[in-house]
Amino acid sequence: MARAAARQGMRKSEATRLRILDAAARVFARRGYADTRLSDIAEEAGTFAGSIYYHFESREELVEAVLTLGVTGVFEAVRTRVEALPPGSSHRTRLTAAIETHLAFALTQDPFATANQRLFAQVPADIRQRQIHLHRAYGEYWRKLLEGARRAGEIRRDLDLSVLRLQILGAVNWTVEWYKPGKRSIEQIAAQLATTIFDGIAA
Amino acid sequence: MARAAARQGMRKSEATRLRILDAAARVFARRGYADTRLSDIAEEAGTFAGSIYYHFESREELVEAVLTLGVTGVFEAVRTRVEALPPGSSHRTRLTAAIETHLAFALTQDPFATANQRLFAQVPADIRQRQIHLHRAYGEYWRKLLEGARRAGEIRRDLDLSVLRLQILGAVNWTVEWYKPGKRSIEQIAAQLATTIFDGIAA
DNA sequence: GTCTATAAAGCGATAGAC
DNA sequence: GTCTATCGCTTTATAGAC
Repeated sequence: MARAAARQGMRKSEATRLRILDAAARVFARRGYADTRLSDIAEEAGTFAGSIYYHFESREELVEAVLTLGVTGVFEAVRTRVEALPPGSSHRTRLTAAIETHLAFALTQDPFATANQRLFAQVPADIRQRQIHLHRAYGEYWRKLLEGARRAGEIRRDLDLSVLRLQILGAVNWTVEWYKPGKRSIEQIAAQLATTIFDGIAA
Repeated sequence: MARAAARQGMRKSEATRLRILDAAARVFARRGYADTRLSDIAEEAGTFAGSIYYHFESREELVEAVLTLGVTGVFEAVRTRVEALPPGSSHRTRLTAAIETHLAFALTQDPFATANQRLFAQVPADIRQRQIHLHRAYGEYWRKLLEGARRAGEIRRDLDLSVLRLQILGAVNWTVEWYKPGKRSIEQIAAQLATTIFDGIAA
């Protein structure tokens, strides 16, 4: 189910706005930024390009709304999952849970997350600029996860944590460019990512 | 020096064509696909948008030429470097060299490589389709590197090599989105990537 | 071969009917 | 609130002068 789709008992206009947002997230996730027209989004939403302007000021506003919901959704999901772990869980368990949740969200559960992942590197610099604080906040969360693990002695002391964080998120984010449902489960992919990140690939 | 810039003793038209190609690679690498106009490229090349059409049929042809030079250039550089290693070098050495070379090329040495990395996920599906065989060939090369390492007993037998390959290339490719010259050297980043991939991050 | 002018097309955005 | 018609800008692409 799409994240914006809780439409019970709301004004008609609000419901339509969310329908357009959902449609935009799906189309952007599928075709990327440059190859998506307002008419594509309208068609996916069962309306017309001109009608979108009753709900959104511009194409940019629509894109930015999708990006914002994407990054905040993943952030919330990851934090919720990590905080729900039994107290005293190892940092390895915490990091593995974060990787799994981020991956599941980005790959199958949320078109906003997928769209955000694909689009963030594609949109013009001014749009990216207005989104950067949200990405930084999420990055900060990961930095704390990694710092916690290091303080607890669960990861090596000789690593640059910024590079490590970008390395992990790079590998995780790149999956949206190649993952096709069916062949491998998300859990399998997440498990291999987690084990190779912690234990390496050397025999 | 840009890869297409060997202009000694060639026809004027050929030289201009290469000047436009270099300019296109730099602008695409900097601004991405959606945010780059032919007029931007023309300006970078010291000419005019209309003049580009004497050398290229269309914007698409220009983009595709940049993408092709990008991926083939990295492929050649990596293969050359790996093959230049002393015979009997360990597979770890070979993989580390491949990571280093790919990274150096993508981050600083070649705007075509940078552009290819950034643009491949951004261009419309039909363009990507026409490039996919080149990417597959490069992916095949990595697959063989990893298979060789596994056969030699240098990496674990329980890993899905496709996921591993995409994980490594994902982490490496993502660097073009965050790397800024100055703070850390390419060698430092490559070294940390290689050591964490092989040995993991666990203390 | 390169420049200037302009045509042609696509698409975001607006206006007004309903 | 939504639809249809259309405007106007942007950008690719072409034509023709030099």
